[in-house]
Amino acid sequence: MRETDFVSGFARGLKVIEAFGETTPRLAIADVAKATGLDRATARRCLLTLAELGYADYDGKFFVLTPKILRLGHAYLSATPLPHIVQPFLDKLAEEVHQSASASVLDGTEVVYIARASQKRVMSINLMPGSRLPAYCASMGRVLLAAMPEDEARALLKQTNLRSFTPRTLTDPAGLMEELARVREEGFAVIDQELELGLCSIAVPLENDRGRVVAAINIGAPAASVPAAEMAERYLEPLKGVARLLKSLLR
Amino acid sequence: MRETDFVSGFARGLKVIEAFGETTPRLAIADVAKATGLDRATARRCLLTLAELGYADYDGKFFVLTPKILRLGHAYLSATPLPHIVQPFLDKLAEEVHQSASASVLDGTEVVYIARASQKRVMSINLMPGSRLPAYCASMGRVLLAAMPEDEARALLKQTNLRSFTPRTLTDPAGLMEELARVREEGFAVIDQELELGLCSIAVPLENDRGRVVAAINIGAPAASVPAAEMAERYLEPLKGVARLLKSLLR
DNA sequence: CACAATATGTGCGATATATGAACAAATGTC
DNA sequence: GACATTTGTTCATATATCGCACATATTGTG
Repeated sequence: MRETDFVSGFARGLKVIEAFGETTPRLAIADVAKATGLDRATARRCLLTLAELGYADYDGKFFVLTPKILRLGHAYLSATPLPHIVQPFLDKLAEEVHQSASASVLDGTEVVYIARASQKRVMSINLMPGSRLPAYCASMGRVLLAAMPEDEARALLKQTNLRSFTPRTLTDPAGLMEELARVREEGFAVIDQELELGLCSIAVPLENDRGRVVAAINIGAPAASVPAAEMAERYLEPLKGVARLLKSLLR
Repeated sequence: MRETDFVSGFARGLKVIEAFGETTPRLAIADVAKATGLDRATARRCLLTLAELGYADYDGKFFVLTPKILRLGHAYLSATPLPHIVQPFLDKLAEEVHQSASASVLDGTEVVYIARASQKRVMSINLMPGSRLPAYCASMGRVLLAAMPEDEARALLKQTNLRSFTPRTLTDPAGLMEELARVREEGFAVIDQELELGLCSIAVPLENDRGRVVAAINIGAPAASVPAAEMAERYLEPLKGVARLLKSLLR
């Protein structure tokens, strides 16, 4: 790609949108400049553009994103067949096993939820399509990492901030690579309270009709009612069943 | 705002993202140019920029959005307190009444789902945060339209493409305004299969601590098991209860 | 209340981008 | 397989944006 095929104003604007996050819902011009590394004047122009287009509100001091921004992410969710195809299967699965079921794909070092059927909530955080979790300590993340070439997985782990969410979180790269090998071998991953105490989950890969892994699906359950040791016994077959059914539907 | 405070390259890029939709997941350069009204050269530059940044994939012919795009919408969902505050209440509500419960806000002529707790599915379409429905024929839409000044509501209806989704869809502007008056009076809206045959829903407004309507919540149920006439009887109090609890939590 | 510190607004030269036409390549049609 | 049509790419140039430096406004503090 030639240099002139890149619209840096657009790239800068996207950076500005991403500056808004959980802990930073209201941002002043200088905040955005700091967060994005853009010049203040540039950040200001981008923010005013967002406001002008209705993607943000501006009270003269702070900018806040408006729901119009959701049109952008929704462009993906509604344009991509995967979420639509998977959702009804998740619904049925969740109802059968009386636990939440989700589907996700990888974006960099994170898994991104693309569909979800939730039963009563066990996690403290609220997951929905678009939500992100670090791949290394999520069951679907393990499955997706295991599906890629070893050196790529290793490279991704290297970029990841491997922190301990609970005392059980596996953060050692070598240990993680071993675990990935096991997941690749056995065809599923179980997470025992590595992300949040009291929460277990099990995931399997979703292959398309040509055998390529395109996503992962999982079931989450409270550790109190379903010990990690029982996860596979109870939920592996239902998950595998859904994966089998979906294989011919995905490309 | 001065003219130079507008980054048109950014605005053009956002238009390009929105060109992707349910029926158009894969777009060639010329498609995007047509959909956005941009010059082909400009559309190409925006698309290549998206690809370069990892927001889109390009196979030399077609562009497809990647899950990275979800970061943008997620910036809103995670940055805005409302979805987080409301979600646990919806979860509890949905479990209590054994029906799906949702929250939404208005964006132009559409309601945008910002949180949802789904029980077994009754609708043919799959709703999730970010999903959109025309306001005029959705229960939450009626409530939100009723909350605004009459002439603004009338203006919005004028901009809306008032089509009949089912034989029961109310599409007459005068009739709709009357209905809005009724909703304003009674404090809730019931939709009887106007959007989809077999589906009823009831919605109430969500006020913040200063009495401003900031969102709406609803419950949807299959018409077969819950006739429209019973919707209010069964679900109005639970909805009102949630609205009361949330009032002091919202600003 | 005055001063410092921080944040926002603005004009301008240098630089980057959009435009539309012209060309090349691919695709569809008969 | 030749023609018509659509699509993608390139280029020169007119135009718009960037980032800097300075001006102004707001906020916090002793």
